[in-house]
Amino acid sequence: MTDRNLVSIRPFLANLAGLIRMTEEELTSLMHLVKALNRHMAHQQILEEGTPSDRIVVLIQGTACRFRRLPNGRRQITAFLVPGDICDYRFLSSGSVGQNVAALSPVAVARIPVESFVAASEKYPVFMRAMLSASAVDDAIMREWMISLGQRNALQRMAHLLCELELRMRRVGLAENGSFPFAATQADLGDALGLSSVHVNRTLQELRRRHLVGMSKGVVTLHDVDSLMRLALFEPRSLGYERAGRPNVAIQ
Amino acid sequence: MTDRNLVSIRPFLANLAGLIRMTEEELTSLMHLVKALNRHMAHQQILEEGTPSDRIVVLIQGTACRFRRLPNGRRQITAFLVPGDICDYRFLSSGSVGQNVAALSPVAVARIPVESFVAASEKYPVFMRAMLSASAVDDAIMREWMISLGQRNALQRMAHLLCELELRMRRVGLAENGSFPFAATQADLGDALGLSSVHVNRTLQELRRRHLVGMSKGVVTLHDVDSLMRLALFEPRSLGYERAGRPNVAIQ
DNA sequence: CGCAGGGTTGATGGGTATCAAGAATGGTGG
DNA sequence: CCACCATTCTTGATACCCATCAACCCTGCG
Repeated sequence: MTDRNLVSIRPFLANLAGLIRMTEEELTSLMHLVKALNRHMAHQQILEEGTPSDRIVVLIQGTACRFRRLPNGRRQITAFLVPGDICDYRFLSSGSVGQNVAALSPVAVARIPVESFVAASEKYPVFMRAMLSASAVDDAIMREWMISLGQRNALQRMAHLLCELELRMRRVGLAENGSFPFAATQADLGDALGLSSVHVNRTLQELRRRHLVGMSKGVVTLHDVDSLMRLALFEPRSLGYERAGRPNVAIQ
Repeated sequence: MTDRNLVSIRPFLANLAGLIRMTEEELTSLMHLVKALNRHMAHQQILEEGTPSDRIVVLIQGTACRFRRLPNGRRQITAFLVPGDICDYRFLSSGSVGQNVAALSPVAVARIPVESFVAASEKYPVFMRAMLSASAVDDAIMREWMISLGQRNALQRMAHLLCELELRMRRVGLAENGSFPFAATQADLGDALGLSSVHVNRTLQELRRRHLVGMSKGVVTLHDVDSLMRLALFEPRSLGYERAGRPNVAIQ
């Protein structure tokens, strides 16, 4: 299952192979686990919390988010998903979906049966190790969001998010010169950063005024990554990518 | 290794067994994996991010927290740990510690060699499944903190935290009638909830004024859990305990 | 007794939310 | 191709939640 309708699962392979080195054979085998490619329109929900599921769902193309709604109607976006990301890791411990996932742009998602992934991991233990590493990175990013929400002001939060996204997009080969596609509205950004959409607007204006960031038509451009990182108190190591690459003694 | 110095690892067993049903034999075997009990004084750091490690560290007694420091000196507490909690799950994917953990009161921690845990999981797959479920619960709690930081005001955050702690303590048999030991200062609570210690103080006063909560000498008492839950927008299911109990098709 | 850490209180200001309205933008059907 | 509509973005005014600063109090403890 490769490149059907001109969609490539390469970001997914790049994501996992970026965490744990894999041989050509392993990469090929991993590729063949992908059983279907689905498309969703923007605003469509891809996964629903609590639903039974026997698949691993991977975002391949477009932008998506995880979110949760409160009884009072407010929404918190708990993660942005970029191509290569696993939508939900609950399959590691349960047969049901752990959180809501929605498309923010038209997206393509790949599906891998959990059963066949587990089976393949018997032959290639590197698969499960890579998956657990990816899950650990996911955790680290989540923790960094908590820190943003708790300790950074609006400008720093926005700057940090953009630095994070640029790094993640670059890892899967989708960012060039600090420029990458990203399809969240200012309201979405607000729900992610714990800000009102009005204040998101003013924050972005300030970043533009300082010649740090440009945003138009779903493409983000970081003009001065260094200054942005300093402003954001961004520490690339905190996303946990490099540590994840180390040999893993835990699960063989 | 049981009850040395009158310390029981029961909370740990209760925690895992509460996620996945285990037989007596399995529980006994799990108990015997614990190789050492250490004590730490309040304010002492138990784990340091990035350090190599080949152990699973479990809090057995007392209160601890995970935290991260920003370059500007601010600190975000990313989790409170109660007896039975695994301090850090990074061992699942890496040979190093994923985050800082510090004692908030005098604590006792148990140590399990990763190697022996993995070996035992070969014989009792339920161990690894329980560990992954525990990790998933940990994630769910983290997500709920993000939602608090992003969408709830000070009063709701505090109320939500207390509901969460009561539930977790009750699960391991350490809460009675809404009352449980908990040893964070108001400054600690502030660093967890993204509030200043001054505002934590005023928030607690308000909760006392409404006859919802009492706090003294390291013991928290929830006088009216229902009202508190309503105020907090607390949804017990969101912590992911019940779902984690389902039979797991993923890792056998 | 004196000290340090933690809790409490008041005053002031700032960072963001909220409300309201208008301006762009983009997609859709005639 | 244009008119229209919904969505998104933008701007201004106002209010409030909470941070910060600065004392002071209380308690436990060496």
